[in-house]
Amino acid sequence: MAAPKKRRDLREQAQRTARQTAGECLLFRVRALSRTLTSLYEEPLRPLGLKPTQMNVMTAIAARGEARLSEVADMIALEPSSLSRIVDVLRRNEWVEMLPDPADERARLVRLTDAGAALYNEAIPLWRKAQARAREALGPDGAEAFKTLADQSLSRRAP
Amino acid sequence: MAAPKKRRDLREQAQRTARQTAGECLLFRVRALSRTLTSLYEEPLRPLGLKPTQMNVMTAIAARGEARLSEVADMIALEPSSLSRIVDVLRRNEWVEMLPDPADERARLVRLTDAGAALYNEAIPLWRKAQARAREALGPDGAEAFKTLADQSLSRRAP
DNA sequence: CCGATTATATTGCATATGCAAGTGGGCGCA
DNA sequence: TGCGCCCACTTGCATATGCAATATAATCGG
Repeated sequence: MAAPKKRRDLREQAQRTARQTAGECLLFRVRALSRTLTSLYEEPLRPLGLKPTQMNVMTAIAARGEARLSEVADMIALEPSSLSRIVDVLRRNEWVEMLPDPADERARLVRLTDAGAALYNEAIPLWRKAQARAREALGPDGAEAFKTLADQSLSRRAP
Repeated sequence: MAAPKKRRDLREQAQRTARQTAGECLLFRVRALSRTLTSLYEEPLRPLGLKPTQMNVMTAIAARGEARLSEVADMIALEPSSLSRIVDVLRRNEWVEMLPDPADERARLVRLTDAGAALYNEAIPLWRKAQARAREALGPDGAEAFKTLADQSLSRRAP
């Protein structure tokens, strides 16, 4: 084949496979959904200055009362390095505080401050609004189906 | 109630609602799933120096052959500002190029370069591996269910 | 008890993402 | 025609995210 023809084939093949890929890719779908749902949750929380990601981290911390960073990272399937930065922001806002772990000097325990707990309680009703909108966006059946499959997939991960 | 008691109540309530929220939040689930699936796709693509997000953008561009940035942004539910930076990276790598849109001087058309098309074709078999692993991670039924609900939710978005 | 290995967290670097603001080109209507 | 408004992008700023490398502490074998 001559070079000009090869070049055209390359592009034509890319176009064909791209159309197929676009119609199937699971990653594209989960990322796109993540973006659209994120904005649903961001909006009601904005007045509090609290981002959904931060709220997710606070949820994990609050659920335990007090926890190691590594525990929190495991709970929410987040790399420790990412968690580290998010907790930085939460600390700057004085919504969480860190204590030494008496059992291990490498580790640090995090917990909500009083201000953090108060903020969290304020955030809950706003979260409920967002959650309701997300349920609508997925359709009631879709939301339940999604929750089930996500929980299965996330719990199967790790060992 | 005395102040000390109020403080304890605050934290107790936060803990109770946090446990409930952790068990229900759809956003947490979609973001966690997005993170775990992203790493599944990142690994096989790494040797090419291509990130999954970039591949998603190239897929949208390649599927059209040539498209306005705003069209691409709509196709993949991405803010124009975000797309702008991703396309910057693709241009630095000379995987895509921009042309003026003869119909509108504000707009710009993007398309794959020859190198970009070649890379894209190389990426496809690696993407298939990743897609297969993602399907496994979600379970075969889960993967289909997810695809269906994501497509519905994403198409219902916009008007 | 020491040295090698492992575990916990942080930091440097690069990309991903969105909002707000800015730039400049179309477009309708008086 | 020209002014005001809308549209397509880009940029500044801040957060989100992960990998690789680092510092420090625990732990396990010998």
